Amino acid sequence: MPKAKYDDIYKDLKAKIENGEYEFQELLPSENQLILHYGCSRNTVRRAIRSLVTDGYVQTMQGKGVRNIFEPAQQASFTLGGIESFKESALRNHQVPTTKVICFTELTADEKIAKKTGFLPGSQLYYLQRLHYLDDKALILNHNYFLKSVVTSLTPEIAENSIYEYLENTLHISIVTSKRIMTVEKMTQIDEKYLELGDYNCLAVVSSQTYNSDGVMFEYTQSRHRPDYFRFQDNATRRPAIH
Amino acid sequence: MPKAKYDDIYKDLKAKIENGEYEFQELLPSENQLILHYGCSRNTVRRAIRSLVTDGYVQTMQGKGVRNIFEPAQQASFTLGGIESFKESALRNHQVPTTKVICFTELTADEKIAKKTGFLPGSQLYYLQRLHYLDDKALILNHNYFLKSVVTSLTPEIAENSIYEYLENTLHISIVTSKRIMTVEKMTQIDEKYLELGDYNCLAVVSSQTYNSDGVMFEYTQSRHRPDYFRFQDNATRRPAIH
DNA sequence: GCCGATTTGTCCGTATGTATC
DNA sequence: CGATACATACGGACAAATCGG
Repeated sequence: MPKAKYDDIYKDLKAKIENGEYEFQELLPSENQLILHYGCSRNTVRRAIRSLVTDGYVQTMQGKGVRNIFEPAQQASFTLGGIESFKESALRNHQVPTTKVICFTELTADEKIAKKTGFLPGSQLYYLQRLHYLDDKALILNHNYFLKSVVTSLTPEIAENSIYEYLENTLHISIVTSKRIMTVEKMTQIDEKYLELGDYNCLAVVSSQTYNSDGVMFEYTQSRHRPDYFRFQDNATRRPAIH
Repeated sequence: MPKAKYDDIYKDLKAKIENGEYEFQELLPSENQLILHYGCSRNTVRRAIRSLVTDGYVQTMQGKGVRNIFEPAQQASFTLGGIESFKESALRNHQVPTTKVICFTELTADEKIAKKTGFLPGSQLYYLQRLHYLDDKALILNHNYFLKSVVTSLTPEIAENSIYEYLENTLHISIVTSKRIMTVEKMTQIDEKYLELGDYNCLAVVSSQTYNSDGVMFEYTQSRHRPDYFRFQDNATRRPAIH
């Protein structure tokens, strides 16, 4: 869909950085040079660079230039900067993902569920428990709640594959925003049963609420991760000031 | 410091949202209205809105408008979207922060430390262990490594207050980029000694590398958090596509 | 279904400010 | 000091999505 020019430039620069065309700590070509190279306006170049900054690939310095701070080693595992499905993450890391559906039901949100998930009481929901494997190791236990009025006719078969593919390609739901909260929680009996936790008595929990383009929250998911395989990466830039 | 116009507009809109001047799910004034209201160009308004989007405050929808998706309850605790010091986080949540310095030494990075921190072997470093309290509860155990060639003349007194204040106000080091990795690790004897972990046998660990405006990594910090008080929030927007 | 008004998204060109060297 | 670099700000143009008549 997006044949945006700034996105092409972003992807091109990103690939060049990943392929090592710029040394670590080396300056990228200046904005003016990039303008000539890509034949576009300054705004468009700057927009591409901005995306690289939020990816943690480069650092801009007024008066100096744009420095490459990408280190291949650090990018190896799950990078949760954007919204990415389990399958997408796995494929990016060249691992074989499989999914097993443990539980597939429909339910109506009561007070307790409503408070936990953020759905209104009385909402008609799908509730799924899914186990995600990477190279045959059970790593993640997912509790998914989907709003039936948006995510129509979900089936266990779809759930075994990628639900996100179904949402985007079949239902044409565009996922816009997602709020995520990471915590550490004690293990439950269900966790213990399905995940090999070894000596750990707790796990990494990522709770997320996902909104579609109508501003409707249609998904609440709690992902419970085996701690020894969990890694959440994030690049921050300091905002003007808080004071 | 930034007396940028877009930042003023950003702060003004942010405050209005936090104060409830717009209902949850309500549309903000259109870009044209905001242009008239603030007396600026469209780009400037759009830039302010962009910041609100990355904060997870609003959601933009082409052809419709900009929707407020801010919910007060969710913003209560640590929001680790930007680079924020412990003191800043605490004050924002109206809590009383105190810091105790457990260990303050200087050392030279050997192979092991170099690999762990990302500093070059042979680097002269300050190494600190600090315990952070919130309302008299010990919540975070920090292991800080600072590059002596950048962070000159650090003292235990400074370390008891805010090191970031010292860096920015006294040394005039501008902090630009920070890479963070969140994991869950088993507790160590030191953790057990200083943090009340109760039944938990592991904790939330945030490792971060911080760069100054010269592109020099001058800080490596490992923050070990008591799990029951740890919460890491993050707002994601789906990028064009990966396919 | 079409059309026009509104709203956000993309892109361009230019000017000025500020930091670095 | 001048040249170069990124940062901010303005203005205008057209595209794409939405909504109402």
